[in-house]
Amino acid sequence: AVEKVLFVKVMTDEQMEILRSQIAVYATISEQLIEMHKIITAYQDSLSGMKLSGIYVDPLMASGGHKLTARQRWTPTSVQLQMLETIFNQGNGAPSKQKIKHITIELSQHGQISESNVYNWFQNRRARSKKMQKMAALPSNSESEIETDEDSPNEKKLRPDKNVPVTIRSDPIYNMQISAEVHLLDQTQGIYQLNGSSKSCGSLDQMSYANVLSTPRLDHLMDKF
Amino acid sequence: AVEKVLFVKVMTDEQMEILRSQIAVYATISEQLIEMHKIITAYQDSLSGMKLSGIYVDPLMASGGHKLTARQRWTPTSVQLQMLETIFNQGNGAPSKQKIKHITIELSQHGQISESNVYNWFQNRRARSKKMQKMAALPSNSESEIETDEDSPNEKKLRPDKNVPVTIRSDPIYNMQISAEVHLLDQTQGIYQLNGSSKSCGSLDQMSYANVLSTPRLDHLMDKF
DNA sequence: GTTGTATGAATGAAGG
DNA sequence: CCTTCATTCATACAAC
Repeated sequence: AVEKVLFVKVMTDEQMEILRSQIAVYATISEQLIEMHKIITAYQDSLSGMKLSGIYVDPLMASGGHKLTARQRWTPTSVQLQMLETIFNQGNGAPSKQKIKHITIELSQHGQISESNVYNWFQNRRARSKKMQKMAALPSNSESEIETDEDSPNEKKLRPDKNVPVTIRSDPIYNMQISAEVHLLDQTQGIYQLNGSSKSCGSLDQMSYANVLSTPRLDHLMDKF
Repeated sequence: AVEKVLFVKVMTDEQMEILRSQIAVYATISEQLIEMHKIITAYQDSLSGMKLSGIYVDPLMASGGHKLTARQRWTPTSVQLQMLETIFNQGNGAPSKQKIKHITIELSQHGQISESNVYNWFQNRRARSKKMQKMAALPSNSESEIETDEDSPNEKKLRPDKNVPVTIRSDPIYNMQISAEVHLLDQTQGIYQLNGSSKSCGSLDQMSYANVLSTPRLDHLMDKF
């Protein structure tokens, strides 16, 4: 056993603890991702009328989540939405006609879309942005007679009035620049630098969600690296 | 140096390599989760008029806590509903902004409410009214107006995704219950830094991100290490 | 706790 | 731009 020591790396308990924590976080996040993916795809599958019954359909429909039941309204795919948001956040106001055309072409790589869709989207997005800003400015708070979920005496659980105490999420910032970049840990660095150093490996587009998520057990993904 | 060995854990190079790979996988997946979350929230999260009072949201959400509520939905109290119906039946169509403001103030005497709630209510009420009328007009005609998405030559028709070759769809299934509980990750502070180096992300990033993660049991995942 | 349904809210599109 | 409407999405709640 003594010889073996020569060929191994060592960690202090503290380092080990840090590592464990980090891994736990990753595990949690990853599980959550998988959950989300399941929920979303299940939902979208149902919308497209797919029977879930034992159909091992191409699991690669992940990236372009969307449905469209053959009715009218256009619905941006997640990729499209992301791109639109990115462009919007680039600051340039109303895109020119030329710009719109270009955007449309770009986005059509990721799903059905037309110029008017793009046009409308920007139009609506601008309006939304403005409204949000206004809302953020003045906290149009009406009544403030909420009772903390502190158990008030004699409070019956069956409220005749549907007056329920509520909490809202504080999500002031609506959206932000979205980066499609995926960072990977540099395989050559030590685990001690786990926390800070990551290296961009460029786009991992090929690795769609489906590819990543189709495995409940993350171990199965190991061979990708 | 010899003594030190007693206080550290050891790993073989192979184990180390496996660990590194696993972590790389987690990192990648986690990045994608964040990506996904951003897209989703950007998509659905918007100007919800839910500026309900009691923004009492503990950013830290003490230990046992979780339950940072997800989307909240206003529910009119019976009194409010009655008043709204009364106003609606008064005939005057879409209330002006001024009118809405006034109504809101009035109704806030009987419970939580915001202007957008009122606005939406009238909007939906009008739609419902119209639909009801239409329904009353032609009694339940066992209409064979089956909307089998017979492909109209009209290219306004939208397709799911050009990249998805064949997706056979039958009749769309309506309504699919999705419950995505929102919890807080409780131990991530200081450890989670995935976004730390991402230059293109807004400041609130991590916060909203944390809101979406839940902390399931990681034990079984931890066991691998 | 599952499923169904009513309805509040989000948003693409149209009209002005 | 702004407002309105149609459609879709999601949630509260009831019925089982």
